[in-house]
Amino acid sequence: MVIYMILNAEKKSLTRSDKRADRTRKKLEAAALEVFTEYGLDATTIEDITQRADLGKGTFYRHFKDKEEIATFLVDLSIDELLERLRSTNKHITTLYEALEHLLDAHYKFFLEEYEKFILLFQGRLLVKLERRISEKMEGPYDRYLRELEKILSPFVGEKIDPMKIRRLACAVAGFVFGFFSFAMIGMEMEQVESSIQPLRQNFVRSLSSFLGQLPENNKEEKKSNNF
Amino acid sequence: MVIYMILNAEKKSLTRSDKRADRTRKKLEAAALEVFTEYGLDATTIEDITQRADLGKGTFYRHFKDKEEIATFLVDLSIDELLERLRSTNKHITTLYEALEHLLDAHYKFFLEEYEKFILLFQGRLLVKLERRISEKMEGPYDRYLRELEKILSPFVGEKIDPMKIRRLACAVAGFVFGFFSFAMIGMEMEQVESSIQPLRQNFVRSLSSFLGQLPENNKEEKKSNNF
DNA sequence: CATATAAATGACCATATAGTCATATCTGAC
DNA sequence: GTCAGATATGACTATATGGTCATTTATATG
Repeated sequence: MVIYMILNAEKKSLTRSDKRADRTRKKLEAAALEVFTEYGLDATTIEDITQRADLGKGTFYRHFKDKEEIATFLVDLSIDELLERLRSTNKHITTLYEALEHLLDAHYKFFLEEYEKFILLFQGRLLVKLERRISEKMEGPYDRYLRELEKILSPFVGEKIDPMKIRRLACAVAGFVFGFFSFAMIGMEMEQVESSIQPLRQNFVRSLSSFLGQLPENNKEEKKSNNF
Repeated sequence: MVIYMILNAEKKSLTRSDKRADRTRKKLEAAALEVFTEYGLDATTIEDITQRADLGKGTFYRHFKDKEEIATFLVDLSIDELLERLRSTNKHITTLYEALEHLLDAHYKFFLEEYEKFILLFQGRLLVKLERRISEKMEGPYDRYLRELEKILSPFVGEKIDPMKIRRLACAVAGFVFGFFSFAMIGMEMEQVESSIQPLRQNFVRSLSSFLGQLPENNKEEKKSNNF
């Protein structure tokens, strides 16, 4: 215990109060993510959050201005995490085919490992275009997301870059990925979704390659396997 | 006026009261569709609806039990309309390529001509898998939708039909189509979306063909045009 | 240990919304 | 024209939720 405190002593010299506040805030974030996923962003009340976090209602307002603030924060956080997955890879990517494969994998793992964040992003995405009384602040994260996709794809599209074209492609990829998972959630059980991804993988990438007008350079591992 | 009444006389002998009630109900439906699209399903209140319809609040409850009932009704109606578009075509469809082309066109026109219904479906869709306090009744329509897609696609997938595979494909197609439009709405202006569809069309269909493991039988109109 | 500061609390108030119902308006039959 | 039945209305009640704040509990300091 003492050791722990010493080790953390130089860690920005957080007082015990600060750490308590941090813990509380984290509890609120975790609880909010849970209930947002369960009830939906709109249907969730502040008390849903504080009850789930096992905290008093007033506590919420010490940490967030209102529901929108915490929702925006979580959407932003989730996008950050997804972008981090999109950016980082150990493999060196040289072809469009590899790039798409990586994109698919990253999204898929995000969907599996951060299911709640996926659902949250899905919800937030919708809200963006509704002329709501609240929330224009949510547009930013999705723009960042689309721009990251553009950045990853553009090196492989060659030719002079028409921003409009790249944007279309990014929308297509994002739509494809998010759309598939979201409909799969309706039409299948979770295990079925999981067992579908592997066989879908090649077709998925091939179809996106085709979408980009480039067929994968005859990779041996599949001829006409068509094993979706 | 008299003529009108005579013409309509045999039309189920609707009394003027009946017609008044029908008109009122239609007004409510139209108003609800509008405000659902603007504010979102959850954020919309009953008074939003009646005000938009220029009717008293109590009137709403003479026609619908609650918000969920009218929402469910509208979702169902919208799915019906989309399915009708998917089913009906003057062209005789013999290849997968044609089938996909038709599917894309039908969805695209629905998106353009019934924008509000598209948004509504998109919202309702989202609600489905949330463990919500309300609404499991909304799941049905989307299941019908997926099943219709399966029905349209299955003749072209050949082989012994594994229902699971067909279901995957339906999810992929639905996800692709809905997903693209939804992200396009974020990333582009409406006119840009419109002007994107035409050039995207071929790539769209080709990519879906590829997704299904079948390439389009070398149609002449495009070699390597790649004009997305 | 005593005192001061920060964090957490939940009772409390104000407001918004769902849903009701007595009343008013419109319609149909005679 | 009049009466009965159907439809529409909006003031009203009950409830739920957002947001506040005086009080309590935990932490820091000397």
